[in-house]
Amino acid sequence: MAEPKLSDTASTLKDIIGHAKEYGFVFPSSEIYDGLQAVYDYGQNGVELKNNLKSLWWKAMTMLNDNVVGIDAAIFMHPLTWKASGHIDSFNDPMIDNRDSQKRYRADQLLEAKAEMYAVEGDAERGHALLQQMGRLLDAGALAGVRELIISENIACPLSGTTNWTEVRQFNLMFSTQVGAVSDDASTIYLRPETAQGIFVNFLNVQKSGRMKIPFGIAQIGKAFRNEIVARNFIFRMREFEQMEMQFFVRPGTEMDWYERWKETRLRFHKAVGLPAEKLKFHIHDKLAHYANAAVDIEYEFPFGFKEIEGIHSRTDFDLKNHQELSKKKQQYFDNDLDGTGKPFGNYIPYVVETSVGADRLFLAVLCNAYTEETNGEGEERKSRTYLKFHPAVAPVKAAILPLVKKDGLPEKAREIQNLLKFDFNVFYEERDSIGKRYTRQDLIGTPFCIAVDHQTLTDNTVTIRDRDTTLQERVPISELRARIGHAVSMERVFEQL
RNA sequence: GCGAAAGUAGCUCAGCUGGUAGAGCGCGACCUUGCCAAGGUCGAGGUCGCGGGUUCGAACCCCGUCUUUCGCUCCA
Repeated sequence: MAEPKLSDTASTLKDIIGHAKEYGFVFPSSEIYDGLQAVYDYGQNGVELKNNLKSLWWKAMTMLNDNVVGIDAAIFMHPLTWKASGHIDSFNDPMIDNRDSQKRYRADQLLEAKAEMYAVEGDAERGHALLQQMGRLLDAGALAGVRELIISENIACPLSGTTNWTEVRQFNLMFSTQVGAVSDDASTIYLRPETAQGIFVNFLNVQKSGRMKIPFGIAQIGKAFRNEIVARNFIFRMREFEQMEMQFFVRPGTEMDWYERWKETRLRFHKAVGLPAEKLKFHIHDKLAHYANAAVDIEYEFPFGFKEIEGIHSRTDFDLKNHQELSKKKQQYFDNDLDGTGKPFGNYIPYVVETSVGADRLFLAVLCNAYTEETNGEGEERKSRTYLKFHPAVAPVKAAILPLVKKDGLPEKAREIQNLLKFDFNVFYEERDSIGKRYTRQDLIGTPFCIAVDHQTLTDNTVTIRDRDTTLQERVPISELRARIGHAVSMERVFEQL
């Protein structure tokens, strides 16, 4: 085998992007206006695939676990939410790049280091003045002035030793907008940078109204927004994206057991929707986020390498505790279960184990995995074939109903079959062009079954059903079609390994 | 954000170091056909990413800009 070649992997992703656009899975946003960086739209087939994935996740959480329920919180949240979560403090920094070392620094930290240096050299007065000047510039939002200050102070990059700096830019992770007609500071609100906080602020609402007993989980699917500096790899990192996440509330001290359990359960989910075991792996975080005491990613091997599709975090009581402090509302749970001494565990702020899937990343993983190019035959007979090898349960279209010819009553018979199946499955009817061409078109969008209606159908009510992956056909009675397709796409079959 | 490359029909691409656009496939209608991208006829579709500049004349040269891809960087 030849070397795995950057150009090959690059072209694979390019092929997939091209295929996704040509066959109605993913379009660049606002394409007629040249697109919008790191924003994409889902097309007619993409939305079906994504909905199927979301539906499977939702059911795997809420239907298969009687202690997990769902919510759908608003995208807008009270500004203090982001104070409590740490987003406002951690992600509002002026950044500057050194062009020679290509290293990025926080502009304020460079100046603070310089001020510190003056202090150490005994000129504390000068350092103090520098910090004051910086503070005035930052408060005024005068980023160009900050840059001038860095240059006039002759601050060099520790790596390259040069002062070849870029502009200072404010690094704002969160998108902000105004509530109400008057725009002032008080009316600024943010588009949520993660969906988790919508669950945390509703923790007690759900617990009380649903009479939930710990341990229990709250699941949510929804959009989140991050103002990414750099977007890469198609829909892998977008400014507007969708998360599927579940926060599982547990008694403190039991969190690691649940963490291990969800870790394994979540890995099985990804296998169940068709991702192969050898392309999935755990990546354990050495460096933990401010809110976590354990964290692992489930990574999928994309054409551009192993990358995260889901994170499982033990978030401790970080979020609920901060919300309690800031809101002055107790976020406690009274645990009536008895401990070893026969007394109830009593009041506590629960610990949280989070499972958080990037819906768009799962979509991309499933699409990359399904994309198959095959070459069959030799010499003159040599033919290439491209198809999407989706698990039938996630395929956008479950079956295509194709009359062999558009005469002799075959279209009418085929329409009857369509009417028989359309209430249970997303089916597609087509009579244009040759049957071979229609088969190929279905292969390209990953339809698992093609039902051909031929002259024999009119005499004995049987059809041929063609398998996408093998292209083999089998003759079956029309009366068996629903059970056949139903079995292939059923959630039970997907989750029999969960 | 830095660096590099690319952008011409729905797709893949040609286009002579400047003379106002082409192919294949695809798409639509009709005819012929009928089991794995079939043949024929006719047809639709492009201010060559966008904006300036140079020139008698720009898809082509120059500047800027947008978007995409790749390598770094970033990713609580």
